[in-house]
Amino acid sequence: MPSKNVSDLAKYLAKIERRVQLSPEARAAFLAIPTEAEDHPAYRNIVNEGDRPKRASLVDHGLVSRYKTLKNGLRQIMSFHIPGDFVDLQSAMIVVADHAIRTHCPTRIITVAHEDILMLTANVPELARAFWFDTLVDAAIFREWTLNVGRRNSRQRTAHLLLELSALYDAAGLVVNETFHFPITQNDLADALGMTAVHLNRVLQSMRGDRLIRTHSRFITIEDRTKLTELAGFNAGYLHPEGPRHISALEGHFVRHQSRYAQALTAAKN
Amino acid sequence: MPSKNVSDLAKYLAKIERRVQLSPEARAAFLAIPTEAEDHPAYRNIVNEGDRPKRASLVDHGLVSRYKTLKNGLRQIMSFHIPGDFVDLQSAMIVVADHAIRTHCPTRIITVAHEDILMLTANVPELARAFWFDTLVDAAIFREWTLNVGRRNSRQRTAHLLLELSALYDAAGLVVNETFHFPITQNDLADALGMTAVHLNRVLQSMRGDRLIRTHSRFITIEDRTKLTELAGFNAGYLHPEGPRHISALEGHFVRHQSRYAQALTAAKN
DNA sequence: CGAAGTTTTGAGGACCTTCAAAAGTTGTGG
DNA sequence: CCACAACTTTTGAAGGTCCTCAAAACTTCG
Repeated sequence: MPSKNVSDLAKYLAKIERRVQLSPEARAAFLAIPTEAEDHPAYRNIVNEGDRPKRASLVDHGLVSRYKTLKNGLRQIMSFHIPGDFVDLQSAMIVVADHAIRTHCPTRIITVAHEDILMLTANVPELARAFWFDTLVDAAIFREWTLNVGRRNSRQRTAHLLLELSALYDAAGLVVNETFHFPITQNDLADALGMTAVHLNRVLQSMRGDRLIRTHSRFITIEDRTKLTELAGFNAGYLHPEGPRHISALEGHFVRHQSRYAQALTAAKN
Repeated sequence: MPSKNVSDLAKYLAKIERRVQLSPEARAAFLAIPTEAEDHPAYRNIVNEGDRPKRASLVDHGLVSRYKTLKNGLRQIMSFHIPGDFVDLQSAMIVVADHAIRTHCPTRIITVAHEDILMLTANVPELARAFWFDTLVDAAIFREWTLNVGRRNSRQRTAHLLLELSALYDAAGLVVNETFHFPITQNDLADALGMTAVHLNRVLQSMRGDRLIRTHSRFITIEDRTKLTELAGFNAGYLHPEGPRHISALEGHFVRHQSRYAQALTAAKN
C-alpha cells in the first residue's frame, strides 16, 4: 500500500536534527523526497544478501535487523534498527547487499529511491554531511560490536547490548521508567550476541536474579543502571551524541586557503 | 619531518581510481591538498581513544591497526591498514576518536587537515562520493569481522582473516606468488581474531600442517587457496570490488524529476 | 482449547583459556 | 661478530566458559 505522505520522513529528520541543525532549505529539500510505505509482518526479509535494491529503507515503527548467515546455518545479527532509523542508507552507494535485512515484528517500512538520495547528496552539502555522518555512526557501532563479541564475556556482552539499546531507544524518546519495548526472542538476541539461546537464557536469569534487569513479555527494564554500566564497561561515546564536526570553522579555512584551491575547485565544478 | 610532496597522496588516489574514474578536475583538486609526512617507529600510538585529532592519516608504507581496550586490559583490533589506506578518513566528521590507532612496524604516515577534506567534500561531489564509499567499505569490513568473531570457530576465523588480508594486499599490488609481508606478532593477530595467542599458535600450526598456509618471519603464503577459501567460507563480495553506484543513471532521474526538486534545490544552494 | 513457538532445565562434552616454562628468534652494544 | 637481553613462538597440563542435545514447562494466538 504505497503512500506519499511527506511526514513519512519526519522521524528520520528529527534524528538528524538531534545532532545538527539543518537550514530550512535543506530540510525542505529532504522532505521533498517521494516516499512509499509498506507494512510487513514479523520475520519478513526486506533485503537478501546479494540483492541489488533500488530503494533504501527507513523504519517507521517496528523492529528490523541486519544479519549474515554462514553455510552451516549459523547467523550473526550485526545491527538492530528502531523507529526513525535509516536502515540501509548505505545501499544508495553500495550496489550489492552484503547482508540481509528482516523484520522481527509487524513493521512499517518507508522506502526512498537511491537516485533521490544521491541527487540530494550531490546538490545539498548539508544533507551529504548528515547522511555521511549517519553511516559513520553505524560503522562506530559495528566496531563496538566486534569488541563486544570478540573480547567481552557473555555477561558483559549481554549487559553492553542492553545498554546500547536503552541509549538508542531513549534518544528516540521511547524509554519510560527505564523500560522499552524490544520485541525479540532470546533466539534472535543470542544471534546478535554471538552465543547460543540456551546460554543467553542462563545469563538473563542470572542478571534478573542480581536485580540488574527485568523482562516482561517483550519489554526490558534496566533495574540497576549503575551496576549494569559497571558490568558492561559501557560508555556511550561511540554513539557520538556530540554530532558531526561543525562546519563553521571551515569557512575561515576556506577564505584563508582559497587561492590554493580556487583553480582546482572552479575546474571541478564544471 | 614535514614534507609537501604532492605524490604523498598518489597511493590513495590510485586506490580510489581502482573503483571509480575521477575527472581530471577532481583529481587535481584532491592532489592540491597540503600533506605532511611523519615516520613512526613500531608500536607507536598515532591516535588515542578520546583524542580530538585535527588531521586524518594515510598509510604510505608500514602497517597500522585500529583497536579498543577494555578496562581489564583485553584488546580488540578492529581493522588493519596497509599502504594506500586512509586510516581514519572518518575523523574528518567524527570529532572524538572512539578507538586508538597504532603502528605495528616502522611506518610512514601522511596526514591531511580535516578542513581540507571537508572543503573538498562540500565542493567536489565526485570526491564526496569517493570518500563516502571508502568509509562504507570500512563499515562492511567491520560487519564481516563481527560475523567472524561472533560465529566462526577459531580455524575458520583465522582462515577468513588471512584471505581478507590477501585480497587487500593483492588489490594494492603487494602480493607476489601468493605471498605478502604482514609484519605482525601472533599476539596482535590474536587480538584481531578475538582469541588468545596460545590458541592462535596451535591453529596456525595445524593450518601449516595441513599445507593451507606457510609463514616465514613476517611473510604469509597462501599455499592452498581453494581449501582455505572453503574452510573460511570466504567470499570477497563484502569488500565491494565493484565500486560505488555509477552516477550516470542519476542524470536521467534528475532531468525527469527536476520540477519537483527545482525549488528546494535552488533554495538550498544559497 | 489445541497447536506452535518460546523459555527454561539438565547433563555431558568440546573448544578455547589460563598459567607457566622452554625453545627459538631478533636486535643491540661492546 | 659474538654475547646477551628482550621478545616471540611453542609446548604442556588443567580447567572454565560456553555449546550440544533433548525434553519439559510456559506463553501466545488463532
